[in-house]
Amino acid sequence: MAEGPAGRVLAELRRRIVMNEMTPGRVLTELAVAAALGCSQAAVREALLRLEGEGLVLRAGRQGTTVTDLDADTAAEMLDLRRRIELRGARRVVRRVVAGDIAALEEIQRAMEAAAARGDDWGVLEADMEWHAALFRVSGLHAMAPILARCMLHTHRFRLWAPWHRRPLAATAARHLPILAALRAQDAPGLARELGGHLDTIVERRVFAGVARRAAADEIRRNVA
Amino acid sequence: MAEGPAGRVLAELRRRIVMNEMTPGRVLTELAVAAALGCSQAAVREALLRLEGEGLVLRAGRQGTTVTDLDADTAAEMLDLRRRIELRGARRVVRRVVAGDIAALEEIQRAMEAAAARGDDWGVLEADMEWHAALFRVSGLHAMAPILARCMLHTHRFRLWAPWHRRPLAATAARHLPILAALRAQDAPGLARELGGHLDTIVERRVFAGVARRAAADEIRRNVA
DNA sequence: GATCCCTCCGTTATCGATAATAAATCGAGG
DNA sequence: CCTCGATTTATTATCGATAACGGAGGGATC
Repeated sequence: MAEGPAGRVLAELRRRIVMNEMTPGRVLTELAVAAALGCSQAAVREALLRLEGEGLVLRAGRQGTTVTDLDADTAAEMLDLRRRIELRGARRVVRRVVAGDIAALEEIQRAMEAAAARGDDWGVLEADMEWHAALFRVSGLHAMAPILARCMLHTHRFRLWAPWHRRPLAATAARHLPILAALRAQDAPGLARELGGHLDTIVERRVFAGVARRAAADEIRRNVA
Repeated sequence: MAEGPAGRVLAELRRRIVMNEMTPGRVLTELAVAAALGCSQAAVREALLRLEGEGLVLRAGRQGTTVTDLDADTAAEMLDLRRRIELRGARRVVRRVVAGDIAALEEIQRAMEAAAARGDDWGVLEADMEWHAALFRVSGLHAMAPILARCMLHTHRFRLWAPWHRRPLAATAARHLPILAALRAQDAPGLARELGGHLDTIVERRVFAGVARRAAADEIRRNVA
């Protein structure tokens, strides 16, 4: 690690936003963040530029930088997109996978379990995203990886935003094992089945419905008032 | 316009990369670009950071920034992704479109035709992407717009990379008209049909096959040598 | 009383200089 | 002649200062 100021700021802000410690609409001024995290404006600037590229903040020129909004419709689309990207990637993965790839996945898997063991939610999440990224990398579709990363960030952010949807950490880590098994066997239909099932458990459909219902209720309340 | 140095540099580099004036693997050093375009390193830095967010360059820390590679497989995936995003967006668009949206699209359409009339390839391309972005914006899925933008950039870049695939400019502009007509009529199936057909004409399937064949031939030649 | 303009203030945007780092080069030793 | 290590060099990363910009608020005018 030891990524230098810019990397630290990026990681820290990303964590806070995805973990919903910073709520949508929150305004971030470059100098304030620089003071808070002990670095120069330039480092914060770079971090914010990258966060904008990930869709977590919106930079409005000289009117400041705000944390982006969340809504169930977009989250549902993001998850669908993610499904599609990963499942299509998986078809290529089984044809290209080599032993080293599987070893790398097992390594990340161990890191994920370690994070789960010490109750480090964010650590689990980071490892999970890295795991999926590593799996997808095998497909060779490098230019699509950042899109997948973006979808993952947003689906997780939404998942954590719906607080009644939290799941035990260890269970999350265990869900990768059948996928790895199918990969080792180069079993394409099995991989697709396991991966698809896994993705379905990230955010269940009823959660989208629940959030949509809530949003509608809020809307009505606002119109009455 | 008058976007300041950073915006100018961004637009210029983006144009050169998408138009394939800068080929994959080309190395861009911040100070060299700054000198060439007459601005400071910081402005170039910001532009390169954004270009990385668009997937057009790859920043490798202190080893320089290189223009990303192109391959037919990824381009095909990108186009498929684009299709999917736009078609799903279109279903929402018909339910939400208002007169102002159509007026905005017509405005962009005019700009596109003007660019075509003066033989400004890049102008046509920019207007085309803006048109599709404006159409998609009506869907309200704001967080997905940058992903769509990215897919558009890459599909066009690939299209221009396959030189035998150039099409007359005016024809490109005209292809939006039936889509607009369906939109005005709030005809969902018609919109999907026209939009889908339009997207199919961007890069035809045989082009992907042609590029793949070429790449394979190159590979063989390289192995022989 | 409302409207317009103008100044002030907070914020980003830009710059030039410096520090840090990795690749390339050159030289010495085996 | 090859290999390893020190040195040079090219490049990014970071910083602090300043310029440019947009909005908010106060004051004058109709």
